[in-house]
Amino acid sequence: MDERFSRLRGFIDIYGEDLYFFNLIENTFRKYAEIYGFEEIKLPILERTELFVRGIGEGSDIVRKEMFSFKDRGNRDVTMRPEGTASVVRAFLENNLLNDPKYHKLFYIGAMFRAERPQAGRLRQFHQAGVEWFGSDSPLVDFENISMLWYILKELGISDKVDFIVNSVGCDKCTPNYKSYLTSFFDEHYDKFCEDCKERRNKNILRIFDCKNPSCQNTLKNAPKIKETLCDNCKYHLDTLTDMMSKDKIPFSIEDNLVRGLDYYTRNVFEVRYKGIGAQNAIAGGGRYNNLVSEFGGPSIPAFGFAIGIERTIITLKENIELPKKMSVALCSVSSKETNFSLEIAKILRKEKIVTHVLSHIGNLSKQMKVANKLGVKFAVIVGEEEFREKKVSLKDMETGKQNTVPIENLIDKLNNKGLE
RNA sequence: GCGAGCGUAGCUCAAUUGGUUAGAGCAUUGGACUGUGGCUCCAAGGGUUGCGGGUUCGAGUCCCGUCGCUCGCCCCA
Repeated sequence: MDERFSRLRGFIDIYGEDLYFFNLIENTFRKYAEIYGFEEIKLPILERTELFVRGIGEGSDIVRKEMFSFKDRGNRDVTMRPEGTASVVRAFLENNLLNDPKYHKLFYIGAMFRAERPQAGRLRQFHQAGVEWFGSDSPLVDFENISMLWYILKELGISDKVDFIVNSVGCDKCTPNYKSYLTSFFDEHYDKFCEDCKERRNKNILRIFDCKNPSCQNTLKNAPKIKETLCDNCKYHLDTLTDMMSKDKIPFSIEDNLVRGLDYYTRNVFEVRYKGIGAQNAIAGGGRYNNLVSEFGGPSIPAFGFAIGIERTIITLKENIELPKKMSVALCSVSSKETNFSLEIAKILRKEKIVTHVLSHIGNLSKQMKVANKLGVKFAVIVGEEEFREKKVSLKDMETGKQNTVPIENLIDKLNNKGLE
């Protein structure tokens, strides 16, 4: 192919096994979101740039260097959404959903865009499935969200392959205190920190916990813990959530260092990690954001949300789950005289929702069998002069190689019983 | 934005310190086999060695540039 037409870096085609798992994740997520009482919402991919600048935070890395932003034909500043929450909040306010309790719990599934350098588990266009729950500050809400995610991962078969990590980043009341404690601690040990951390000190001091530098990590061992400075209310939120998770036997660990990169989070935050992906190991994450709705000019309404990274979850599934083999049949005919007969049979099979490949257009029988083998079908149904005359088919199990002739009226039964003597 | 590694057939990889016409397996196509796939055997097609320049009698191999991919940092899902 002419390379001028090749796909853009970080943008991929999804098909085959990947798409199977993609759909599995999407369907499982949708099923549970609905069971838990969430309503689906489809949101625009393109929004005003200002929405994300305000929502995610001017100082965040996403806004500073990762957005696909440009001017549209009307000279408006627009951005391809890098995440879902800001848009959901916007839609919540713009459609006055506050007035209708039915739409206080929303979920979305769709593509997100970030202009980063691609690497394992990181793409420029990726997909997230997420929920947002408006109107309550109760830790029960935090728990409901996390437990829903737990059951989704359980149904997908990977709940025992991942780690749940929980923390609290505090609220308006206690975070400023903590930040000032941390800043004075930092200044006491200023020389022991790396250049990056010195920059973090001024930008967002909490991020120093994300530093991979061993010397910084070592210094931070003695740093004040956020847990020790949480206000009573925040402490109550974290304790209640973790109690509920323990009671429901959802395994988790508390990590003082867990800080989220989006500025809007308050109180409880969490992340789900899978070790097999490489450096980009967070397959889901989220938390409480009690100030974002008012930030957009709405009333002061607390909220909680999380999102699953679909591509990263696909990686996890591929490493742990076998692809199921579905029932399928190849229809082979000996000569063109039996073409109509095999089309009749195809009709019968498809009526029973059996995946049917008609191969009559492909060469001789030997060639058809070869193709049937490549397609990986469970059975070959072979029709020739004799079968046509007697209204029968030859049914061959492609795995065992066993073959019987069966009357047409018994074909479906035979296939469903999957038994050939 | 920064750092490292890698670009040879559709795929996975060979090719002696630079040395004839760049090879093999898998895959594809045809045949052995005109009513039976997988296994075997035979044959065929498939390459501007990512691209451009340089060094050299001679470059897949060395040098420079460029593009692409991968991994990591940053950050996040």
